[in-house]
Amino acid sequence: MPTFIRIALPVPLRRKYDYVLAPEQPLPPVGSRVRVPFGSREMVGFVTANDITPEIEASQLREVITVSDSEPLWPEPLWKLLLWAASYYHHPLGEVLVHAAPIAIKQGEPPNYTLVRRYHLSSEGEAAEVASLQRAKKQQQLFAALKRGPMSAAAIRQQEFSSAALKALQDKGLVEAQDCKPSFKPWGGELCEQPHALNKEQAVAVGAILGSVNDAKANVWLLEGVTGSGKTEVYLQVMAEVLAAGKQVLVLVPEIGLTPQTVARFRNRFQAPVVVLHSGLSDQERLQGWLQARDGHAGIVLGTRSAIFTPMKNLGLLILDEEHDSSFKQQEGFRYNARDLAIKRAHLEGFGVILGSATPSLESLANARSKRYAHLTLGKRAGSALPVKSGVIDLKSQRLHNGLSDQLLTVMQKHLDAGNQVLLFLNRRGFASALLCHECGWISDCHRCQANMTVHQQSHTLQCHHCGAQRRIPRQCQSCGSTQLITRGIGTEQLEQAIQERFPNYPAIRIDRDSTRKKGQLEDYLEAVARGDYRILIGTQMLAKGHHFPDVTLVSLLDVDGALFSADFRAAERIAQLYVQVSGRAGRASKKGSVLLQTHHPEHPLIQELIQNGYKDFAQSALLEREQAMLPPYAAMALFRAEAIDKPAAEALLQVISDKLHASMSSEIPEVTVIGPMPAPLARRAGRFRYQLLLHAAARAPLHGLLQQCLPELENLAEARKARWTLDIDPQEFI
DNA sequence: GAAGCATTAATA
DNA sequence: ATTAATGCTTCT
Repeated sequence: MPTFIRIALPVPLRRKYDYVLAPEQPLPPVGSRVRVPFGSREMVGFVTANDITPEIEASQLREVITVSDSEPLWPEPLWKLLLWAASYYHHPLGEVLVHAAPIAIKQGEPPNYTLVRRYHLSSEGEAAEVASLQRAKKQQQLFAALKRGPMSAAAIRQQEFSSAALKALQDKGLVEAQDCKPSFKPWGGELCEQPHALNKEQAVAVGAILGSVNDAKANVWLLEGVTGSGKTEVYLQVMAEVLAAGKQVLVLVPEIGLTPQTVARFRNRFQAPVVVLHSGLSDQERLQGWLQARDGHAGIVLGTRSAIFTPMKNLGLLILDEEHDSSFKQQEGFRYNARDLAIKRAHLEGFGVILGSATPSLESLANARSKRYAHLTLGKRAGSALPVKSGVIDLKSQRLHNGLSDQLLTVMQKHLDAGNQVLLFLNRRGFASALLCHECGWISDCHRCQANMTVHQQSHTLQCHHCGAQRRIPRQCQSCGSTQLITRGIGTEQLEQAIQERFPNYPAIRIDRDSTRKKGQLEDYLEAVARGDYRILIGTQMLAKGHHFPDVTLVSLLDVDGALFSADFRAAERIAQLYVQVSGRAGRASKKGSVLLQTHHPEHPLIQELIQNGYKDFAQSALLEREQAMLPPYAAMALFRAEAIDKPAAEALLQVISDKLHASMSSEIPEVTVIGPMPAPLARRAGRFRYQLLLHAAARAPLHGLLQQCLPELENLAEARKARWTLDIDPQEFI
């Protein structure tokens, strides 16, 4: 009787495929890989079941080409997490699995360590005396060292033996090379440096976490610590205990750009080996790190979003830093949220989680409030750092000089004259947000998107920030031929120019995606800023994260009005987080920092709450608002998006989906509200029309039940031929 | 009538 | 996603 297996393939199909094993092939366990024929090509698939009765007639099944693994690729609980993620995000399992595995694994390569070359004495060498090499001092030293035990090529290089000496010994037949599996040292919780002294708040936090961190339970701590309050020291001291118990630590950060300092702090503190998983690694390097994590050779694993899928032999603690950061949510393809998966994984594997942030997400705060998470607060800046002073500048009926009010200019002058640095924050790159005709009102719009093209004076182009289209800045209006073209909306390029004219004695630098395109440029600029080469910093979102500028004493957000009245209900939360994060860039020790916010709406409740009472109070009222409006975290959402070249096709597809959803609901009391289809906020992008359909429910269960029920039917809709749909569970952004 | 491009169907 | 099969247009 032949054996049949069921596999998930890395294709956007939710269907599984059955294959037959040849008699001599070993039975591949669930979670291992097989190479199979698929259509006219070969693919690597993942075994999801190996004792099945095929869905179709056995004679129609094709044969497995090779069984790639004898073991599952993922430990049992992580495999469960992957299955759960595929079902929760309603994403094809095959695609979830390839996303979770290193590239070398998706190509079917065996999960092996790369061999290291080791040198040892030959039998002849064992017999020889050290003294016999009296005439070759270098060779003698190396020979003596090898007599004490075999050495790797790296160790030989590290001890400054020459390759010539090694070669000579090999030629004499005294030393032989052998390629073998790398050996890893066992590690524990030994420290390389003394832990720093904790202030009272830190000590309370560390104490609270240590009380149960090694309980092998899914305890979650929300560590709310203002910038500079010493969150990292709390992490380090908790990590020390976990490592000492022989367990591993996984650390997730939003962006790998922020990791070098973090890695350095880990390496300085702990003897346990640190593995960093980031996009700059080669496929092989990534696989090596993955293996070391899986087999327990790495004590600490540090990575971004996708590192949540790293198998760990004995995971004891997961730290997710800057937990509010939106980059933990993948925004395309498999749209998972690493923060939410971290919590789920903790429940499956039994380990503690620390969510850290100066500005926790409303989701996490709600969980803290309902006691699902323990809430710990670090409210004081460590050391002698002073709190920043906040202020609002009312722009109403004020004269603006390239986006800067008189009031701001005066304050800037004061700070600059006092020898300090000033940071101006404007989240709009380019020279101006649009070009328009003074005579007929024509606007520089993108041909492929429903958006203006941005004026980039430096490159003499108009650019579309949505599809990347570029063209030269026209001299004349494309509609009426007038030469009276004017710009609208100030971007960082223009701001830099204006600032330089206004403060000719204080060098200014612009830091945005355009000015830091080249590799290493950002680092160079940051160094120059730290040296004091520049006095005025002009930047976009890029500057809000991570980097610290001790000599900056004034930070100003030049234009936040857009976010105050955004259609996206999360805009207020994001601007509040940005404001606090940006404020955190300023001042330290003896220098008191100020933050000034320019707005036309100083009376806006969000601004009032934030400026006068801080993030905590803002979050409290924002949560209340969300609760009253029945928005997340007090409701569940899912979003269907559709795109098509043909506008009606996109809308029609979502209309059909909407109808199918309605048909599946009990008509009496519909538990799920279906809103739309409606045009997406950016109704056309890169030549495609975009629509969306929002699903809203008071709880997750009915929403997921409905989707579960309807998705198979939506797989092969006739309407989906001309338009393409995607589903986003717990959407973060509505664009 | 063949070549070239777009659309559709199928993948076990 | 990828590819093979099919349909449709265009050009020689």
